[in-house]
Amino acid sequence: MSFILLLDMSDPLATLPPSSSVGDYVKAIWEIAGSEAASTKDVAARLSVSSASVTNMFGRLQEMGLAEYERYRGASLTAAGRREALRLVRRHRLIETFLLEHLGYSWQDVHEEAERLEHAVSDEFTERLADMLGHPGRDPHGDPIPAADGTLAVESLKSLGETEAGQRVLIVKVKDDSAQVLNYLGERSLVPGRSVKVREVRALDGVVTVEDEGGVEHALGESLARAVFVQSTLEGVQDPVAPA
Amino acid sequence: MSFILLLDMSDPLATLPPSSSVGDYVKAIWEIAGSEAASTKDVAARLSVSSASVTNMFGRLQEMGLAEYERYRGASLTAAGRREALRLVRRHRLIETFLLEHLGYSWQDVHEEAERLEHAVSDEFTERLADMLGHPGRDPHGDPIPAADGTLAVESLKSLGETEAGQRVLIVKVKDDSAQVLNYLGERSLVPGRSVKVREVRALDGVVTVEDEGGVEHALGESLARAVFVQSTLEGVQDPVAPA
DNA sequence: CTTATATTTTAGTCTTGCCTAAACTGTAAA
DNA sequence: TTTACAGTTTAGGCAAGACTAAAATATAAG
Ligand SMILES: [Mn+2]
Ligand SMILES: [Mn+2]
Ligand SMILES: [Mn+2]
Ligand SMILES: [Mn+2]
Repeated sequence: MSFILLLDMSDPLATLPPSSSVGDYVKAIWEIAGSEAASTKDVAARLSVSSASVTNMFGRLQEMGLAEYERYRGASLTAAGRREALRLVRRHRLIETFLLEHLGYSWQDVHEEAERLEHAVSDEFTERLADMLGHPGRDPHGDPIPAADGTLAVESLKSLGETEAGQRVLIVKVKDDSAQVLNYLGERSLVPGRSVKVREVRALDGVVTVEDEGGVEHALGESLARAVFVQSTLEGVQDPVAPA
Repeated sequence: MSFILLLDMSDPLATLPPSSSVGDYVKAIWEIAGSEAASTKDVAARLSVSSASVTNMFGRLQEMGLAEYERYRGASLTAAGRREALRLVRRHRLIETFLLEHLGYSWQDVHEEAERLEHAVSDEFTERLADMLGHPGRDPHGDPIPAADGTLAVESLKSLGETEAGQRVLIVKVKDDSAQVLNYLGERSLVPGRSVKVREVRALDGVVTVEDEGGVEHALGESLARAVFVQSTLEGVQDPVAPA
């Protein structure tokens, strides 16, 4: 007696997890446009690939059911695509937190490493890591970490540029990819979890001057002030992580 | 005034790290044959790919300077190939150690996860991890971890099958890829770091009976006995890691 | 010395993911 | 309403890495 076992390995999508390329494209669309349509150009710029490559991938994402794509009109994520994006973002931010808290990385270096690792770890690994980290709510940059079920709280924070002199505020998030910017702010401990007092918000040139917990004053140019997001100290602290 | 910057990105080896495929092939050759030549068939079996794919990769490895390849005669690693293999093995074993000690994985599950992660982590990550782990000498299965400089101590251990009744020995290493085997031994705490007393080595069928630290006896069949490597309890303990 | 068999290689394809160059489209300004 | 141009798509290629089927080779057995 003999058997022939026929497995249909011809459908690469059904079971297999998306490749790292596919994942990065989906994540890029999510980061650029959320639920809206992301343009070919923007995705190309973010991923450092040619526009032609993006057009090609938009078509494939549609095949895979991860995005809807209309020629000349960009691609927007389907529910499945959003789910996949959030899964990667959760991994990415948990990994960043681990790198900073347990391996001694500085917060400007965690992103690059996480960008690769997010595609290599399993769901098992991710949840065990979350456990080990005590289920943090935010990553080192203050970005909220999506829950395991794909939930992500919407948040409306104001930037330092939108505050007024006299207010005491808590730094919640720093939104900037540049290592120089992160390094500058990190060295001065202007990081999530710290609170500062707003001394001056100068309309003329957008410079915001703040006084840190040690009484030291820092003058931040418009772009810097727009990258630092805060909340009133009165509101509850939403699990800030303290980078180096 | 303008400049045109010409980068020769046409040489993919010079700077770029080997792909995970290339890495796995190099590692397979090392694991199968060490410094000798590994056959097409053996590598194909270990990596679950066709022989034709292996022949193709052998040629590429030679192009890359990672292996020497002679038709019909298999491939052997060059110094560069050995270096690359050891680099991956170091990562793999450190990652396994981390998974077991810090994420609560069981020792039969660590291999699969490490097999993917070894290609995604940076040297930076690897050395920081080694630091965090306290520079362990062995992984959860008792395999020695290559040093950062590519050094790996040669070792000559005997298996349980080669011991004699009456000896008290320390389990140093368990050489078996099967999850069932690892699970069986793990549940009985017959793992690296534990010591046992050899009760009987039966020539007839190769069954070895040992008494563990709690006085419980275990009869191990020939294949199991050949998978468990030990050293005399009198010799120095070489940094054993204790799996679950 | 021949032959059978296991192993290996060759030949021909396929998919993924990237590229450049050329053609096309949508839209905002003239 | 035409036009210019930024943005997009198409066309054509390429490299990595896998596969199957067919041909070639080494070697062990007769
Ligand atoms: Mn990524
Ligand atoms: Mn982040
Ligand atoms: Mn691997
Ligand atoms: Mn191991």
